[in-house]
Amino acid sequence: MGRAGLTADRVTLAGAELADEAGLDHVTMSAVARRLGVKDASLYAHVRNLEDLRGRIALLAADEKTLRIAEAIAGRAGKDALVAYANAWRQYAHDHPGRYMATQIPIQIDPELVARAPGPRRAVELTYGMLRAYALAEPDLTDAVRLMRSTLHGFTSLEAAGGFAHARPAEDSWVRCLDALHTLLEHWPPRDEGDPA
Amino acid sequence: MGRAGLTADRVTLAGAELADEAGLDHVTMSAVARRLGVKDASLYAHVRNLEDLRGRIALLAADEKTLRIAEAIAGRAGKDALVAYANAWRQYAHDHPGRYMATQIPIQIDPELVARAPGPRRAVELTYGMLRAYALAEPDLTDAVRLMRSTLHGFTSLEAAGGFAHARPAEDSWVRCLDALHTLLEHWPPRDEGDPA
DNA sequence: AGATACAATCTAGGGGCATTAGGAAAAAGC
DNA sequence: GCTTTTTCCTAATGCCCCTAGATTGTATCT
Repeated sequence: MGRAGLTADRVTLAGAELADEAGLDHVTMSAVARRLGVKDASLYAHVRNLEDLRGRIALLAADEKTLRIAEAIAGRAGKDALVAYANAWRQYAHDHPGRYMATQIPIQIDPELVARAPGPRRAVELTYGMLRAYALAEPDLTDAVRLMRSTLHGFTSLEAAGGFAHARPAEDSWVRCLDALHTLLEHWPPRDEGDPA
Repeated sequence: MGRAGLTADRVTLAGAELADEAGLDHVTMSAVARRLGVKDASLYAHVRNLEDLRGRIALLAADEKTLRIAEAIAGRAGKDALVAYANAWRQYAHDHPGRYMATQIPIQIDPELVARAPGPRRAVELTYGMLRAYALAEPDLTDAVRLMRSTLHGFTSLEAAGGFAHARPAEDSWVRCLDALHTLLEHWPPRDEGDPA
């Protein structure tokens, strides 16, 4: 019997592919081992356990998504950048539904692994950078970043879960929501409390 | 041995409680049976299988969340209603993290069961009703509803997953995001394509 | 009340998955 | 070539999902 040449990365990739094809909860040690032509126990030399594997898939997805966004917004600014950013986000969720869902699980990932992965950190930096065109000062900038990420994540997440009935194409609503976000960022409300009715 | 007096609803409730206490993926047939002082096999007289149980938990959560929102916005209008709606949403997610997460799973619920549950349908109606104060015409109204739901779901979801680093309190960002949504709804961008730069 | 029908729960068992421990075999180092 | 390390395997344990068939409690009918 030859050797399979497994590594943590190859196991993670197999798990990610399985997640996209069959759904995240079909990502089991057994299924991943089968896909790699290996016995389940063999995986434990490369991955601590199932939870660890799912965490690695989540980090892989974060890295990939960040990379796509970075490429998409390179050389763009303003609304162009906003739309490119958002479309790259949504497209990644469509192309890799299982990996994307992996990023949603309440995180309990090996901190050392997280430190090594550039994805999550860079994602936030990219968002800040992209929004800098709108000239928001802290803490408004942070709030805008969070609103932005919330809306994009919420939309793609609801869309994936079938949350939008088929009355109006989700695509159309998406475009309009981006218009709305752009408008909002250009007219971010002032922080004062007592605005006279 | 006396009888346990199980019903589908009691099984669902036990599952929901377990989801909130221990996390959705600790909701297993065995665990629910243990909590009810019953053997696992006994549950199958009331619930088709584990997937069915999770679907029922999701519907229960949808109903409960909708009810809370309905109570919160009763008698309110405009920004008052918006804030009450959003806070009720977020509060439900905080109070019942497991149930809330159950509503996120890609739905594969018994259609007959869904038809019987008022929650999901009513939730959409409530949102439309609340936004009617902003005088949006279709299809903008639908897009606004979707943006609204996306943002609220995305925020609570990211918050629950620990997506917001602790730099700025999530609570503060939440309040500002609601301000922003209100502003946006009052100044919803027109549908025209060619807006001159 | 006694017999009967119905439903709820249990016992028993098959099959899958996660995980650990220890052995064999391939690759790498000396 | 021999030793060491790494990779992968076999074996075994325990939990979990789910089905089938027996059993027992409750309601109904006469």
